[in-house]
Amino acid sequence: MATQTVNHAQKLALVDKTFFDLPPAIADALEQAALTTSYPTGAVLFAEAQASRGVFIVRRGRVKLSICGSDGRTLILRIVNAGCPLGVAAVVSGRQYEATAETQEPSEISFLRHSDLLRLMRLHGELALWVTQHIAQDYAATCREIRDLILSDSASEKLARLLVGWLDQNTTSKYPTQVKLALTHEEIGQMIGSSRETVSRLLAGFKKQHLIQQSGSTLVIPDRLALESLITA
Amino acid sequence: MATQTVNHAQKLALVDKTFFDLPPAIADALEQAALTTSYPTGAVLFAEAQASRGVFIVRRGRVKLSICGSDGRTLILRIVNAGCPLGVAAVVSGRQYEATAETQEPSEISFLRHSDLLRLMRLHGELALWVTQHIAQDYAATCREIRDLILSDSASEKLARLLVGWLDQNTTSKYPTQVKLALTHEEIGQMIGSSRETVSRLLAGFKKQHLIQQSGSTLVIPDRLALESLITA
DNA sequence: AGCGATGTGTGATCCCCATCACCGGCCGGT
DNA sequence: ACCGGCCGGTGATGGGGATCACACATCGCT
Repeated sequence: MATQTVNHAQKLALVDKTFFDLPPAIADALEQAALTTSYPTGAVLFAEAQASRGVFIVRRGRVKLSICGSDGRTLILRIVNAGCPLGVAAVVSGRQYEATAETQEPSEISFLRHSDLLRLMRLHGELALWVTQHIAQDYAATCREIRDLILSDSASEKLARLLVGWLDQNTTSKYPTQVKLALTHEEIGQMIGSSRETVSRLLAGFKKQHLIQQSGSTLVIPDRLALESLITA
Repeated sequence: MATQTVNHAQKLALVDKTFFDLPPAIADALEQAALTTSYPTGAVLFAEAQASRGVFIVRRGRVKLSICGSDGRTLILRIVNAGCPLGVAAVVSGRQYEATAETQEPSEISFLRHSDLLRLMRLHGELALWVTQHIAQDYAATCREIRDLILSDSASEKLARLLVGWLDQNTTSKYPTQVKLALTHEEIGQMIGSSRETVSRLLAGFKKQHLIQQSGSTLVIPDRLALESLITA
């Protein structure tokens, strides 16, 4: 799956962006121990229930985190961007990975072996704290995920929630009412726990009510409040 | 809510049971900083979305961990027994509690303030590791919870899964095919994400199929395999 | 005993959404 | 251009479970 190793100059350029909240000395130590490689779309970094080999850190690209039931149905937990470490909880507790990580687009990913992470954590208390806080963050995100899936058996509510969630990630953009739709209806369905067909139907309904407009792969949400009124309905 | 402080002798008797996997020196330090109190049934230790004040450690009794949606529906994440720390993730990441903790029976609970935990973690690397692993454990448990809720929209499958899960906790007991039913149907419904009525109906159905028998508050599960065959159906 | 609160059993109804089926569009390959 | 895969729309159908509406049991309380 790994196709190409990036050179050292590229590595250094990425340092501050990824480990910006860590002291430089520790960031350097991580760089030394990590192996950064490029992956094509659809590469599986690790799979649910595999024994943990180490942590993966997204340097560039987007990675899909999902869990799947025995019947083959899939739930996408979230899609992470650059800067996010994956598999940390599994490594520090010596368990198996709890989810499957798969690249959504060509990505550069650093890998840090089990033993190297633990060694560095023992060496640098700051790193141990950083790891702990990241796990706590993942825990919180997972709890919120549960809330969103449970508190509404209505699919339209969950879809509306997902859309406004996307808007919230967009505060940096020049067009705060637009979202790039990088997911298929099938994948959207896997994010809100419903079928592809209902996603199609719901989006069609939203368009009919002028809650959203679609041109190509960009969604325009003219009236955010109207969408939000569907939530907690 | 706190009604009574236990005396020092009781404290010492509890030490090894709760912190058995920690070095004695650290366990002692935790004892020094912690405040142990008794709570009646139904006391709320902390509520979802509250700012975190510190961690709670169950010394005796059982505590219900739940999250609730804006419409008032409730999902019980799990019921924890003695020895389990609660609210750790919220404290180390300085966030709000992600769930609500409520005593299910009269319980003794130790409380350790935010600042004291962080201070002790900085002092003892072992403690920091202990905390991290507990959070990772909670994360894994939450992921499994999601799996169980998602992979089956069928309520009977989820109920069957819950029952065999209870059997698994019972390996210590003299009667490995029996479970003490300490929850109401309503609460069971909140554990598997369905209504009280369907739980009643499902249990009635199970009885009719001789998958379970009930005498008073004890459930007998004569044929565990038959129940398991409902899962992944 | 009497009474409220709480937990449980069960019927009737209804609606949301999964599922099946099919079609049309778009794109990439040879 | 032809085809084969993926993606997206949309109708028809059916079922599982939520919800409403009762009746009954149990228990603690004064």
